[in-house]
Amino acid sequence: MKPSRNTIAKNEIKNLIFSSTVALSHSDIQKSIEGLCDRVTIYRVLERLQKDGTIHKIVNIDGVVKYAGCLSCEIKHNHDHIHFSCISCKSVTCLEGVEPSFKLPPSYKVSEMNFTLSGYCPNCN
Amino acid sequence: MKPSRNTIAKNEIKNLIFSSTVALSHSDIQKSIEGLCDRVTIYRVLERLQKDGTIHKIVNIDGVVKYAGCLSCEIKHNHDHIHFSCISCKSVTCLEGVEPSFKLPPSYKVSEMNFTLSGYCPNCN
DNA sequence: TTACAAATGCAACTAAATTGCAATAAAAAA
DNA sequence: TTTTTTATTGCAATTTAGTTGCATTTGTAA
Repeated sequence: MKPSRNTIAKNEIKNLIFSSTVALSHSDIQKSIEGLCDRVTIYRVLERLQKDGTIHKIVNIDGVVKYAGCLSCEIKHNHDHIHFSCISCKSVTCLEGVEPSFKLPPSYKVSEMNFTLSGYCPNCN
Repeated sequence: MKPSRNTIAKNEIKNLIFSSTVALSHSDIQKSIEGLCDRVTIYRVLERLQKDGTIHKIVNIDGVVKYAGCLSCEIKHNHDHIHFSCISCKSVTCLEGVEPSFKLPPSYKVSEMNFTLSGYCPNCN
């Protein structure tokens, strides 16, 4: 597959996400780039970056959708890690390297997983 | 804490959720009760049942919010089980008894967990 | 430099959820 | 039983998140 085009919006949004220690929502990004591009473009850029495998999407316990950079994905594309959602500062962080284990009845065929813990992050604890 | 009031809407919605093998969304419920009460009331009843500890809320990987009865909660209130989301029939099921294990840095304080696997359920596999 | 498809902006639209407020009804008190 | 209190409900309006169509613009490969 050919890569998506390099545009100002794409680069700016990508940089934003990668320079952040926490996952960002659409509205977080919108506030940060302040009129650089249309809201619809942000949605489309996020979709594109996701398809490229540059970022990944996280659906939080409260239903808020956030995006984070794929750090460990350069070696092996793997999103099967835990996300931590702080109920105090609302930050969502990827806990790279923390892989959960579980036993499942063999009749289920798993293709994706979403594991989010919520509580207090180190800053708010 | 005093329990919430017994109303027709509350009982009907509660029965619906408990007679279903899969988790139900707001619109699933709305279709089923067909004009028994306002859509806003459904939202409020769901919120109430959740506070009472009668049902629990599941946010699916695709962002759809669903509700399921608390079956095992009579003995010990525990929502730390896995949910399975079928990408074919869109059903969301609680896998009671399947408890995941994981290691976390001690600086995090966990209070809730949301673990959803997606793939093909036994019916669609 | 050109040509073509991808990306963008804009406006309109859909769906999900929330809020305020007056009317109604459950259940406790008289 | 009747009265009183206050939770619950309906309705209308609003907010928020996300999507779609289409004309215009802009990367980038030829």
